[in-house]
Amino acid sequence: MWWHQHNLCFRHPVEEDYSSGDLGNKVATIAETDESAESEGVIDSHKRREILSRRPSYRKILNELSSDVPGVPKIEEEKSEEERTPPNIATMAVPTSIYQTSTGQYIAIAQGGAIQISNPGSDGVQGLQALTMTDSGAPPPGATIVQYAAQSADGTQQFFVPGSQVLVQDEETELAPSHMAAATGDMPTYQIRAPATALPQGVVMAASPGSLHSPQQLAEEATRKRELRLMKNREAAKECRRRKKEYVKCLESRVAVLEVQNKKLIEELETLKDICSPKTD
DNA sequence: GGCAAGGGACGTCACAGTAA
DNA sequence: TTACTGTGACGTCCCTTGCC
Repeated sequence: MWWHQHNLCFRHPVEEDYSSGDLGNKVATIAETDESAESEGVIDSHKRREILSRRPSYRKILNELSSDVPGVPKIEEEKSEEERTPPNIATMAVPTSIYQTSTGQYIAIAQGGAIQISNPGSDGVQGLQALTMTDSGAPPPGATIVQYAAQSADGTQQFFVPGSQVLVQDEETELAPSHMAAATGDMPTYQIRAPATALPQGVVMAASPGSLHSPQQLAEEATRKRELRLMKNREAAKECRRRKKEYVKCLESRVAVLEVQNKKLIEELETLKDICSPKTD
């Protein structure tokens, strides 16, 4: 996913390049839905959904399965951290969001407010170094020194990233175009700004809900909510697919185990038959 | 090399289930 | 009741493979 504004792009590095086809895709989907609302195809589709959507989740199925069969592993509630994080930052604060600037720097926002910034390594986020927004004292050895201004003149919190950019935590939602804003609910707003400029140049990564009165603000809020919902659903779909794959793998391994078990039982049966049956020469 | 088929992965929508 | 979550369905993109 890329968010463009001026010369700045953020990208979640673990994601594929979400091509511009998404918009066309969306339009096509909506168009088709509208066009064929009365068609029989939709009715069939609805019937199918009625049947299929009543299935419990993969997590539930597999966990029930695993409670019956000790050998079947449970699907964890959360992904293991190794899956979530690049290998070279395993010993540091675990980032929940990783973004990449157009200059190749990585910015990871971890749980608890820790921000990690890295210069581009040979692969992924190698060389990531931690900046923690806490009062915990000295930074860890080898950490990139990032200047932090708790409150600047324009009422924002700023992180001066070595290079030429500033990571800004804003107090109010900025006027970024809605399609560029990745709204994340109550999360604080972060922007990348050129340090000398007064106007925000970066991408609003999250918008904080304020008092909304005008229709424009309401529209922006609706857009923000929609963006948030889409983003969450995107992540949910990824997680769902991951669980589905895991579920299928578990079923396959269970099939393998049961086949071996079946084979053993057949052999045992044959042995018992040989023992019990009278030999006729 | 060009092309079509197949498959994997993705984003989005719709909707049922669940938690608050 | 409402907001949120999980998942099937669908359309699209991209890559691989086999055929010509």
